[in-house]
Amino acid sequence: MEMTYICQMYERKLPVRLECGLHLFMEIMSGKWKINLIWCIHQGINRPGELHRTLPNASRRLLDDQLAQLVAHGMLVKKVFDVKPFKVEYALTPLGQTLIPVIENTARWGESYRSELEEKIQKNPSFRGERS
Amino acid sequence: MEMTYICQMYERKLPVRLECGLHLFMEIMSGKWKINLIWCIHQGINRPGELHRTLPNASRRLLDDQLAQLVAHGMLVKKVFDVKPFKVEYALTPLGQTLIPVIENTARWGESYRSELEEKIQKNPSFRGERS
DNA sequence: TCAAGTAGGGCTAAATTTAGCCGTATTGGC
DNA sequence: GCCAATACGGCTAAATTTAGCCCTACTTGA
Repeated sequence: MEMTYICQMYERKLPVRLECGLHLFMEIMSGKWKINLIWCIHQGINRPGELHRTLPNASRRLLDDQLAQLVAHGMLVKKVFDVKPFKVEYALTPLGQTLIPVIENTARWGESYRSELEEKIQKNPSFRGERS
Repeated sequence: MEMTYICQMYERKLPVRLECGLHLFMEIMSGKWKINLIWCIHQGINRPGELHRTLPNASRRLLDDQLAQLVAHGMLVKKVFDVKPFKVEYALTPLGQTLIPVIENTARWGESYRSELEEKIQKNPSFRGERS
């Protein structure tokens, strides 16, 4: 008799590294759309459909995945309303709220140096095997 | 006659996203060992061999790549000393220096909530297809 | 001459993340 | 009945990052 899985999950094969606090932050926030999701929800755009319309370049599939990861990591809660047609809303948890000032601070750094950073990033799209 | 390349580079096929300052930060800092590299260099461990001994789990190959990316992105400078046997040192640029307080602030956040975060991350290793 | 330390590159495969298709079920309006 | 909107899941392939092999060239010391 074979194993069956509730959902097809990808089993991690390499260890996660959490030595320092910055690693913890990056583990939570890395994911193509997570920043945007947190920010949208912080601003009150908090339903899956709305989020998808606000971030039209993201596939609905991936948004769902990343929302679920943020929920699993305790940054968001998912509220399911038992109305017909049923609806869903996300909100920041207290822990998720604590991210906001950190994000703001970091974003401020990026904005302060945007011109230099953009130039260098564009000129040097990270690539495998890059050398100086 | 065919094109030849100086080094085998990976040509990016999907666009880079830099809307907000946090994206800029993450573009610079994402890479398995970059945080550690910046931090080590900040603390004076700044030669390739030293760095490799300090981070023995990283392959020398990848460390070299990520150092070169940090140089290309203007966070580090690479000084090559013309002595025999020749030696190399990395140092933070003025721009790279500005990262330090941001890293400290973010790391502080991670440390403040380490216990909750670790627990949730361990219990929920991010995986493809995750759902709530 | 051989081993070890300096620094670095070529190459391939594995691991991981993202893209994108198509299908489920419910409700409401035309 | 059919189409749209709500919210989700299965599946596969593409894109990207990381791992890990082996090789070059130089110098010092045994």
